[in-house]
Amino acid sequence: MPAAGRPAVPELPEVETVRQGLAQWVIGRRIAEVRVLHPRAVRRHSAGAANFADVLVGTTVRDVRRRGKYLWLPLDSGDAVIGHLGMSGQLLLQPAAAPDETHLRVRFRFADDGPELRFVDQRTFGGLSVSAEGAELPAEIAHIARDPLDPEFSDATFVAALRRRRTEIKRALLDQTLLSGVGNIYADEALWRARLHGARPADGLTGPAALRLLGHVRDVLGEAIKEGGTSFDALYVNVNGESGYFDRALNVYGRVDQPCRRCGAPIRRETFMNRSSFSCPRCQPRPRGPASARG
DNA sequence: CCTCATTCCTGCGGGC
DNA sequence: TGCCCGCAGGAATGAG
Repeated sequence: MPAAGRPAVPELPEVETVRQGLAQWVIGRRIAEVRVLHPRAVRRHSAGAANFADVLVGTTVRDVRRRGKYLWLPLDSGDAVIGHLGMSGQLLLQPAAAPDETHLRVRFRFADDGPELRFVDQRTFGGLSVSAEGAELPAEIAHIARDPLDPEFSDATFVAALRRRRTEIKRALLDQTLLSGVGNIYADEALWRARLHGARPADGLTGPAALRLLGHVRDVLGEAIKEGGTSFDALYVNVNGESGYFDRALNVYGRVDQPCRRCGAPIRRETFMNRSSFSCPRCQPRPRGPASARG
């Protein structure tokens, strides 16, 4: 279960589930009207909210793609809509008659009788923008690495890059330029499986240890996507982010003071990078000595 | 280039 | 009862 019953933060598995749902419902549809209800939702679109709407009206959605936690929708105009859900974003398909959500930020109406697309985001960490000539891979997200489930992801390149990093392994796992799709929750879960404390120096990992860690990251992401796919028929389930944000089978995240499922030791919570990290004090001992002693 | 702290935002819950 | 504060956290940004 998500920690303390809070809504789940979308990580790669959730974004992939949204991508699949969107693909079913928006490909081939022509955009007839775009309303930006909160300018912050399109703050990354430097030409402004009015331009955002103008360049989209009349275009037809050709595809729905994903890189890490970013989505983009190539259009027949050659542009693409880029989206990130941030902490609390949802992309919903709703009948036009459905009442506006409290945190509705952008509405797309189509030139047909089908449901409208709504971007809803309470905390507005997420957002939408339009990329010119961005059908293949928009320049705005070209710095995002492939995720470990991408067929073109290179294990050897990742392992080499990870072991060159002069930082802690959890920080490296969260770096979307090294590999994408891992957030705080799945980083903790993968580290627990690998029996590694997140504060271990990345350049202290052996090649095989780094490869094992990558394998656990891949397993965690893959299992979550598979689980999301099980409740995946209905429009609402996928795209509405209600049931679509499947319960995660979490071993450490949010489980402070509860027994480790491997050894029974109470899970600890530590503050790291201004956020919480959860780990098992017995399975994942802290590295000895200060990081500054490395060298 | 590399690393890392800061910043954005809102709702919730605990403490007093 | 109500106010205040901490917390949740992805990723752009700029400092060093």
